[in-house]
Amino acid sequence: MIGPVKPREFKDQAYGLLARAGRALANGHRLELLDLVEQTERSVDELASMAGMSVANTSQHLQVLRRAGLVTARRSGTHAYYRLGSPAAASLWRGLRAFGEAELPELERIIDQYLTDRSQLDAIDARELRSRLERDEVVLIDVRPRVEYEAGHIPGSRSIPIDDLHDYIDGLPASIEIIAYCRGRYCVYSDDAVRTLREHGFAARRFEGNVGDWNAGIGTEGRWID
Amino acid sequence: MIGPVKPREFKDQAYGLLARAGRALANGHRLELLDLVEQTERSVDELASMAGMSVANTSQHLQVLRRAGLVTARRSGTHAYYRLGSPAAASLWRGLRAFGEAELPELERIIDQYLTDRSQLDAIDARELRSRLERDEVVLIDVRPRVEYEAGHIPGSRSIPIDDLHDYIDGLPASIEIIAYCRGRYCVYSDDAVRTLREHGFAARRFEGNVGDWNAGIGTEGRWID
DNA sequence: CTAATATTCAAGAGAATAGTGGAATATCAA
DNA sequence: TTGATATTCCACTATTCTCTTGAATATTAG
Repeated sequence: MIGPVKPREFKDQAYGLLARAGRALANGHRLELLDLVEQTERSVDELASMAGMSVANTSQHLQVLRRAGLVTARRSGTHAYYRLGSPAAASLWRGLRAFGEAELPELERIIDQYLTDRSQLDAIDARELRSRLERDEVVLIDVRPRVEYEAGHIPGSRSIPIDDLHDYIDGLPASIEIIAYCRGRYCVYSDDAVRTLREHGFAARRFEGNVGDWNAGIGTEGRWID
Repeated sequence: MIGPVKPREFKDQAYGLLARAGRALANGHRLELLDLVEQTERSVDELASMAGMSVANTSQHLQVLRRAGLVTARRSGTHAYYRLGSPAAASLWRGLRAFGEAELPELERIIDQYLTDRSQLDAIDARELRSRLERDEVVLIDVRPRVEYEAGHIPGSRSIPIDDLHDYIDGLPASIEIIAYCRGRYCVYSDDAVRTLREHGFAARRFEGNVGDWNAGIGTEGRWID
């Protein structure tokens, strides 16, 4: 009925291995690092300064993530560049985030407290955005830094980094709605963009998802990003 | 540009909260408990004996899972019944499992080592099963204990608990293929069923997914959800 | 070669976690 | 009430994790 290994032993090994992956998700700093490398690959000191921690500590956490298979590293010269390891890793991270937003009311409270007036900048959901994009009823702008756009973006979007928004603002259409997106829910770039655009008389809304969410949603229909 | 809370503070809080959920996934026993309550709700001592650990320890781990929002508890008389907490929790757990199977070669090795001759009992994938079920080309049997079937099963499946297989075997059709499924990849009920059925001259195969995978995978393709 | 930069490694203090055994609590039955 | 059962709480030890500091390694520039 059963193989050469005792059932209990087998289960302990199998679940223990999965738990090693779980343990990698058990630290806030590591989750922040995951979020940062989800957008584009980054060097250790870049990540360290973005996450506000020491380089040594950052390196250690990155290696925990690497051993767990969640990120991969590439060396180039004196730099080591880390990025998300695989589609499965991206999916797992999105799953954890989705779980938090669905099941942890405290998280919602913290986000709302931080983004005080976000509710005014009403968001467009993925489905509506998709259908209106297809009919060219909206302009979608990606307000993240240029490098992140180049590492992957929502098809049909145009790169307008938040810092350069003023340079581009005259070229935007006043007649149709402008949708801004950035790194996701915890990122405020698109909030700032919408606020600025509205001050200049544009009709603007946010899309709360990011590239990964968009692809994950589109994957079930068999289409992929360019 | 930013609310009343400092960005770093906000991020530490938000990621820290998510990490609390991650920490709940950082222990093999807890993952095994998650797997057990995924099928149907169970009492503490049931879970303790199934997972081979003390009642006190089981209770403690269950409470970690409960505080993390991954399981919910219901009290009835002297018993406390635990089950998976929400669709988001189920999705997260499936995501972790999928990640492990995709990215941890060691896990694959352990599973293969345990289930020595599983490869002979070639599995049917979800897509094929779905289409052949629609055309009534197969009979799908659920070989888990009856209570788990009653708590939820794949539509169109018939409950034949592995222990009662011999009583039912004469009533099964010899002309079309029989597909057996159970709790998922780590469960051997369906292996045993297929082996027994083949010994009796039936054409039989396993389906490696479980109810949750099936429900989550509706509309998508492949073995597991994405 | 040496100097400078980027990253990793190693060791140690302090905090958190896991598991055990026993006590405490709650419900039910007699 | 008393006793039986199921679960949770508590205290304790062993283990693991986190973060800091400082040294070690590797690559590039001069």
